[in-house]
Amino acid sequence: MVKKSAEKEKARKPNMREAILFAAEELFSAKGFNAVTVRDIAQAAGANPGSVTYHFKTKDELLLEIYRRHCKPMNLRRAELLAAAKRVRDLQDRLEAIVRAYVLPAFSSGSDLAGGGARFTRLRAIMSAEGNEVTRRIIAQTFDDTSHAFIDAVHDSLPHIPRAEIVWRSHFLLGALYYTLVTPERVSRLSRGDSDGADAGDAIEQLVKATVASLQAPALDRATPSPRRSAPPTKSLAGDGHAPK
Amino acid sequence: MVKKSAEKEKARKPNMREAILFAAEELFSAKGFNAVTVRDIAQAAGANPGSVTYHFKTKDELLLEIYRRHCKPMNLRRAELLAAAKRVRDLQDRLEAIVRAYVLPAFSSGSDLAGGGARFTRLRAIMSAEGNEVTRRIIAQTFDDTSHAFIDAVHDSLPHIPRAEIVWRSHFLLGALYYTLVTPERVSRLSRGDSDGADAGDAIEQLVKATVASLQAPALDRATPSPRRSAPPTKSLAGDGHAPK
DNA sequence: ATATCATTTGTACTTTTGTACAAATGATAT
DNA sequence: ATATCATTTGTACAAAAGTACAAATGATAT
Repeated sequence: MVKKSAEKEKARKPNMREAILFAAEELFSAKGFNAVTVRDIAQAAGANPGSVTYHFKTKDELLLEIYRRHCKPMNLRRAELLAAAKRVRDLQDRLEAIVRAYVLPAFSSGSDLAGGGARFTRLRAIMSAEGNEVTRRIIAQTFDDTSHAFIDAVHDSLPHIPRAEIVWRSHFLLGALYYTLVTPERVSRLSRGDSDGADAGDAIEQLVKATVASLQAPALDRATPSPRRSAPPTKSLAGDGHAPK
Repeated sequence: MVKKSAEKEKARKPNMREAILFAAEELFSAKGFNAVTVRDIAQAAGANPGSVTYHFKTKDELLLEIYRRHCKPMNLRRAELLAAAKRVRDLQDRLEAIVRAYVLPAFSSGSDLAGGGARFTRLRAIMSAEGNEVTRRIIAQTFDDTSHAFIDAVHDSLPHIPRAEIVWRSHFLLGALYYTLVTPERVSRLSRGDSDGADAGDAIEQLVKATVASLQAPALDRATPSPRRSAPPTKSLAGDGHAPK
């Protein structure tokens, strides 16, 4: 092994494989999977359609590779932030930190290219909307652990809310997050220019604030007829048994 | 007179145009626009592909026709409910009624077939995610008025919150609504069976509750026009970069 | 019944799609 | 240089797409 040859190898070519991955991610996250052709991707990457087949046998495999690229780093980042958030003493601050730990990596994963986190999250949003069969499995497999960790952390901060309600509200958070990344211009339009929906900083702050408030809302709790009763909610709802499917 | 035979014939082939519309709506709202072929639609409707071309010149036109079907009734329903909500005296109740007026028609429009409202809303969610050019215009044209009316009504109930922030939170509501209709099974999965994400009644109640709470959250507070500061101490983590007011 | 109209059917045409594959190209090691 | 390997290119092909259109069918009015 010669060092120089290794260095040369790095600078040797602009790495077409990466260019294709990047172009595919951009196109998929903008137009969905079915609306983008292999030829579109090749052209955007400055490559030949045959090169796409060479590096990633099929279009499905290309999509999967994009997911493999992003899932682990994003979840790692979330786990780090969540661990830090759990150590926050003040309960209110802790809840906000937990939510932020969930939201922040979705907008910008540190390791990747500029805007990589937001782009990948938008991709997930679109794939989830399209009901893409290829990604549904990997999404559930990769992100459910993270989601459970997040939900449990919130539940620890708000033990009086049944876990199922926290699930609902976390679900709403993810939906809001997705929609903001998919249609930011709607915010700009409806606010008549007072807000920029594409401003990630603003979006994060607004999302965190709104989500913390929604999480803190009293439980729905249909079992109790009187709203002024401050009795603890029924424990049976938050059972820890796992239901077989 | 051959009324009898005519009736029998009609009962056998009850308006193919409607059947095609229904099949198309179902398929589009399940798999998106690009993943569904004209042949898929024809087969689901028990029709010949040529019949689709006959009734709706193109695939785009078919999609547009679906929108024309639903937009007006749904917005009418929303306007009715909103007008009624505005007359509620109690401020807290009024806010909840307003949110409910926005959410309810999205789950079930009264005039249509069973589940028609939810199906059409899911369709809008997917089209919005796919960035469908055909529907983008009609969506903005048809729903922006309703959205503005809703936002203004909320703003009247919460005058101390800047309108732009209400826009953000309404946007989150719509995102949460969309996502719940698109991926209800995720709620069931993460709640380990304690909740059924596909239960429209539960979804509505959870969504209304969470949204009311998020709307009532104190303003994020950049250069705010309202000098009132009786809210709990706000976090200064949020870096306020710009004030375009 | 016959004529007239609306609808349905069958088929075919033109593009576009994903993917395969042989040849061309370029780099590295010997 | 020559051989070996990885990559890129060009092309082709079978399948699937949207849509057009003539013929067949069915219903209604006269």
